Amino acid sequence: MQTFDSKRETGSTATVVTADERDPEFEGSTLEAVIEALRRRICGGALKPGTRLQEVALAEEFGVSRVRIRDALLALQQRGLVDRQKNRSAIVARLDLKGVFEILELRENLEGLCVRLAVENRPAESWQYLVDLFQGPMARYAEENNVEAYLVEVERFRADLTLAADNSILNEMLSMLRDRTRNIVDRTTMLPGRIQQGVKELQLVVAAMRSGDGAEAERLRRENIRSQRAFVQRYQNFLL
Amino acid sequence: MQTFDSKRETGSTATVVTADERDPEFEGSTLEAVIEALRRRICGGALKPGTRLQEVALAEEFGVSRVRIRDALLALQQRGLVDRQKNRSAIVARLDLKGVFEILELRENLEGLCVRLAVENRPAESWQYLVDLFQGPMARYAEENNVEAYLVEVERFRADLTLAADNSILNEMLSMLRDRTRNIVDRTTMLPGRIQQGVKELQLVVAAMRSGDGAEAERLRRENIRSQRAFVQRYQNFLL
DNA sequence: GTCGGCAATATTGTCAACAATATTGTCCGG
DNA sequence: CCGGACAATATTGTTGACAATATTGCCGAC
Repeated sequence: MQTFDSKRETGSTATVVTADERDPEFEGSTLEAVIEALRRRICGGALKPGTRLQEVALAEEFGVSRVRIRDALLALQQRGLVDRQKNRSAIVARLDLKGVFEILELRENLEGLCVRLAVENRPAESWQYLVDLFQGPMARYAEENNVEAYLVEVERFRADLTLAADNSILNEMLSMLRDRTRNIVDRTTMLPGRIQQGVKELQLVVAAMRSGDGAEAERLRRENIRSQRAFVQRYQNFLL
Repeated sequence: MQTFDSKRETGSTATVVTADERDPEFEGSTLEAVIEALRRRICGGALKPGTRLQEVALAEEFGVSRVRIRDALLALQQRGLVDRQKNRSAIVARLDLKGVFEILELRENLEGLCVRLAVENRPAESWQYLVDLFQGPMARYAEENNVEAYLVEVERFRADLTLAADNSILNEMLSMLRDRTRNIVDRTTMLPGRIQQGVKELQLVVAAMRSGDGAEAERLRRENIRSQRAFVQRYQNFLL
């Protein structure tokens, strides 16, 4: 059983802000820090799609000026995480089913490319730790349905791949795509049987990596994403 | 403490800007319009990489406030077209050879995906006009080395494909990637033999599209991009 | 003459007040 | 009781002035 850490539920209206609610951590923070903080909240599910993001409330909460919040919201809009209209509060972007499939279609390609590039850039032996990881701890997590630990390791797995792929723009795009579907994909992992199948598929991927077969690793990774998509399709009512 | 004399020209702000260099076209334009205008200038080569983009100068030129320029520059930074550092002027982003290859690697995948999705979404007969285009006018442009007309048509070809692919996020990403390499890729077309080879390759692509073979069209389009990359590699000293 | 420091200038970053607009609440007639 | 017009409030958009910082030009020591 897994519980996402239930942060303070700001709910719909946190208009009246007393000094207690100010988060001193971001006092006078840089723009990037604010962007990153908001990004985390949105991707982590603390701010649900449709939530109004009011500039003054956020400004007081973060202890920064309103313009900085405005800039952050603009950046997040470019990133696709929030929607903005003139003279209306920004809201956390909603993602319909078509959007999810569009992103998964892209991720199928790009995650595949990512793993192939990683294999091409590193000696095959260097992937042994992933074989061990997926046959040891990860298999155990799957048995125990330990979704949280599984997700943490998968995240590191992906981070290692993007690092090895050594393509900053691919990196950036994958980061964006993952952000926009993180909620849904993470919940997919909790579906019955998904985590076990996921581990099985990724075991094949890392095996191909270990043997230095980039093309095969790419094919298997794409298959892995397609399998994810099948789960989303099947359980769409539950996920959205 | 300064006195506010009550000038309430709400409709028309009587700014004391010399009218010489102002471009009245953008007077009071929306943020998106400013972003688009700057984007065009950068992609079109009017603003070369490394050019300083000073906020006040741009603000006066476009006849908009400085904050709007700031917002536009922030958006273009997210898009990868400009670089910004704290307390320094934004500059048009420089792209090194590695960056070009990174982008071409991505484009190889995504343009391929794009053409495959387009084929899957439309009846094969609907592509007849492309067969005609590439065997008629485009072949002529190649013979005459009419690079300009060729580029215009290729641009429309790409626009049609992205429209048919019907994946807004893919659209957005391809648009971004094309923007960042437009200068270099356009110049590639002028290299000896490139335009003829390009037409030949694209003739094969549209033939596959016309026969409804999405997978083959994808493969051929990827080959086409790889061929572009080979030209860039070969003539890198001239191009950069 | 050249280099390093120092003042002068130019440019971006920040802030608070104000304007424009949307949202909410209220009142009245049906 | 309901709906629509209208006022009150809340929220975003814009402006200009000011502060912080980088760049440039200058001067003197060596």
